[in-house]
Amino acid sequence: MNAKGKSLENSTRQANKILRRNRILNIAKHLIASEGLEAFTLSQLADKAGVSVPTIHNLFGKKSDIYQELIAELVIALQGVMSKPMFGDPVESAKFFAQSIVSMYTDNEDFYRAAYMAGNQEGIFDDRKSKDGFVQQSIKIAERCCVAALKEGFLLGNIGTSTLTRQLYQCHRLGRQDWVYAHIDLNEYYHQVLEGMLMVYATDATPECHKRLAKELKRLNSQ
Amino acid sequence: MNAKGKSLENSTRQANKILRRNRILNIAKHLIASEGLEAFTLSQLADKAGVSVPTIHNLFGKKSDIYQELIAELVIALQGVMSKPMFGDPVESAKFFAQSIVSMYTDNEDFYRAAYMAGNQEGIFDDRKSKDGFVQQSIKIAERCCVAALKEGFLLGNIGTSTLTRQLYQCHRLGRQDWVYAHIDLNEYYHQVLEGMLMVYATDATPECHKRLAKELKRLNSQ
DNA sequence: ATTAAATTTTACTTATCGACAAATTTTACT
DNA sequence: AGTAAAATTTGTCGATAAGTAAAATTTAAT
Repeated sequence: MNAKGKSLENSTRQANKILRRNRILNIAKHLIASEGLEAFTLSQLADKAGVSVPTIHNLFGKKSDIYQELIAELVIALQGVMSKPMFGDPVESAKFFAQSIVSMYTDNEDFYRAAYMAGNQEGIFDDRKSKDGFVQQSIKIAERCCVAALKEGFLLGNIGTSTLTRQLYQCHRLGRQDWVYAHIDLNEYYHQVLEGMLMVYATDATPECHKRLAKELKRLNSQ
Repeated sequence: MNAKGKSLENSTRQANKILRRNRILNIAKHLIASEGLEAFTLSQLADKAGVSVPTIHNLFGKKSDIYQELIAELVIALQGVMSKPMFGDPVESAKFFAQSIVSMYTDNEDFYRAAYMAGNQEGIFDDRKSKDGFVQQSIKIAERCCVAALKEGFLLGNIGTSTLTRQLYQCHRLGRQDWVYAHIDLNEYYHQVLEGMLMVYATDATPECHKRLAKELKRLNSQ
């Protein structure tokens, strides 16, 4: 065994290690998503993965390290959806935004639900603890939507931008909580978030825009 | 010892038992409110109350029995606030409703927070599990507010009553969750709920009413 | 003060968690 | 096939939870 051999060996092993890690991590996502964070234990994970508990420790470290890993993945995924285009038209904006999020979640529902649970547990969404200013970033986007809508003449400006912004964020957050903690499915989530956003815009919409928002709301509830 | 003696004895003892129970229950409320449900253990409660764990079992039964007791108390308290008068005017209605709730919570914040945590844990607020139809009852009240506002000419009727009703309930629910889980205090809770309610009404308000709602919102945010 | 019942406590059981070190097995390269 | 490193498991530890039975204490009446 020489130095070269050692490095080659390591690369193969590390590649396999990543595969094993991913396999177990997927099982963890499913377990958390279906049973909840409180019921999630390392022994349960080891059992379902067909390995022993120390193997989990070897691959991931502490239990909270698993949570941190889920959160890191979530952050990356969210940065993707944050950089989507934007519409000034409230109806278009609300529909596009709600649809973007839902289609993202649909891709891997287990993962997103598990990651949000982990994020809540670790306090990532607390304004105080959030280093990346996650909440702030979301609100910034909502604010840009409002400003654009105002600029393009869809809103009147009678309701303060900060109020509109805050309410846009709130309705989105409530829907997410309900979905993550299994009160509603993604269809209901879409309905709830879209209705909330349309309502917020409707508080300050021009008569013409308000008519379209009301029509969209009616259509949404008649399905 | 005769039958009469026994009954007299029992009445005194039972009265004391109730006093002890209440003392310990108050400690439990404070513990749950300040540390959260997950951190709440019977041994911690026994320690703070200066008794042993079996005493807790003797007085209350299982851990979940304590939760059930908190929930039962909450139900009674909520029935009180449910039977308050009602205003057709959205501004009055929102302010009165928000104020009523906040002043109720202020009376015994520890208890209400603990009881809501217990209620969430035991699934009382899930529409499916809720036998008393708690959620349904709350929504009914919101609905009556909307109908009254519509009848008295404050609303236009362009947005469906069911939508208005649902959104009124949602903004209230979100604020409550944030308060219970210690993200915000009761002042912020009041602000959040009131702003949410005013916004919902604003989606369908007549021009005159909308102007007053906007004014109220502005005032709320300039404090 | 005595006494009998109610209450509390001591001591224990059962179960589960996360975590770790040492020994064993597996793996991948030569 | 042999070998050395990497990975896994066995075995174990320490902590803490809920809950129970029986002994000891307290209580409130006589």
